[in-house]
Amino acid sequence: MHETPASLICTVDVVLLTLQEGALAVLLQRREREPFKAAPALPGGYIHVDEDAGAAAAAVRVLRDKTGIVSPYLEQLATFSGPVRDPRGWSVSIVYYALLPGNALPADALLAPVDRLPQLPFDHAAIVARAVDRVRTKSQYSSLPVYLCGERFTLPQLQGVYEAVLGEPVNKVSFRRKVEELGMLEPIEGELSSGAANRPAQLYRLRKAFRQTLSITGRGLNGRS
Amino acid sequence: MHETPASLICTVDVVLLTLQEGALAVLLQRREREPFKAAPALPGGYIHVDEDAGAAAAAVRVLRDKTGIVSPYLEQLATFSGPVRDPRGWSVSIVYYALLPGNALPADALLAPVDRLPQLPFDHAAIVARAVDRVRTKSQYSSLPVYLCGERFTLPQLQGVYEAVLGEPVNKVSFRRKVEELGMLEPIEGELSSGAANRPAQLYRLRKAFRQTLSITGRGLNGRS
DNA sequence: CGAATAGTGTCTGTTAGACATTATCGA
DNA sequence: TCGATAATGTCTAACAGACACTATTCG
Repeated sequence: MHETPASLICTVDVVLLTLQEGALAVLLQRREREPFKAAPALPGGYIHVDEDAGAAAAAVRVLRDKTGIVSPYLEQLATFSGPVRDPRGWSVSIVYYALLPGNALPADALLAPVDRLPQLPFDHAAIVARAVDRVRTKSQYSSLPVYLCGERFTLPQLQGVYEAVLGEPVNKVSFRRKVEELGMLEPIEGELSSGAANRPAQLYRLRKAFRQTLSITGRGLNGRS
Repeated sequence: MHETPASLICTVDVVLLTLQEGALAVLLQRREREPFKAAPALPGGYIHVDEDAGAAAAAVRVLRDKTGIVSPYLEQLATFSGPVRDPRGWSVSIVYYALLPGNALPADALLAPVDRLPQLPFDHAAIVARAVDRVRTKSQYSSLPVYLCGERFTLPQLQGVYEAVLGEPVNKVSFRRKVEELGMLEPIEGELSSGAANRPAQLYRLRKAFRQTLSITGRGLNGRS
């Protein structure tokens, strides 16, 4: 019937999540142009058909050019679309999400805790909510949260990250059993004393084979629904 | 920097999966126009910015107009994009997947078993693979496969559907425990004798509250990876 | 030594799967 | 009665969570 490719707006947006003071936070950026110029929003931009090899590549480029960040973990979240989400008209936004340790961000980065977001333009609030939901769900049965840690970390630190993401305490013994069985971490010889008045914790790092992958556990870390 | 909305092709494709002779099969359709005219492919089409309320609505419309089918379950799978997947140029395809019982399809529907697909145009083979993977994964811990059954079905039938989707046998006792605990089915008073020379099985149907939702189990049906 | 946190051993309740038993149909 | 499949009871092994105990640091 129709053949009109029709004019619609197609963009890529990135939800970059990190931990700030023990809570998930999202990277925002003041918009450089209309609509909603100067308002804080998710970093995003048009696909460049002359240089992007795909939407994922466009997301990498947008994040790099707008914030200077290159994230080791980037995954497609979903595509949001419709006639009303953008005042310019019918629009499509292919959304990716990324995870980074808090200290990997520039000091002047604009971060907002995900449960106390400012007013966001477009449907960006809904997009952030979906990203958070995805990360929480996926963290229940995978090693996803390691991307929120730095290169080297202790098991108590990692457990804290899981607890921050899941929003509930995690059983220490079960947690360590799972980590052991996933086999994705290797101990480093140096330890972490940090001067604390207690027994120092063993430092670990991701095994090379798990740098770009996730490790999946059959039953989940905690028996949540 | 750039401001070019750039010309790209934006379409919606639908992976409709069903069971045929105890195996997952995908609905294909001969393409009505170039490129790949007359080749079997996933049903798809352009978004109509003047009538579609979103990509999901476009998927519903495409499926209805091209095949007459209205599926009770339709979910976004992912968005595929890039410069080479469509000979017409840089393209974006927002892909949805649907599930239907085999007998709900018109008799002349073109079905192909997912593990013996014909040559498909574009990246449709990869898209089907992703859809199958999603359905299998999601079936491990949810009630998704009920959408592959008709209105009324017995527990042995439903178990058979799970086994067909997962590709492995399912423990009968555990299966029935899970179904019970999910609480999404209700027995119908009539039974199914079907004239077989054995004890008839109880017929069940989905409870109203679960018509549009999935029921999620914490640990999965079988302790797969 | 005492406080504090890391790391481990062990017990217990829950859950999944195997197996056996009973139930109910047609022939 | 027999064959076949539905439905259920029960035992066991695996696993998660709770708790307690040991280890190691600083002050």
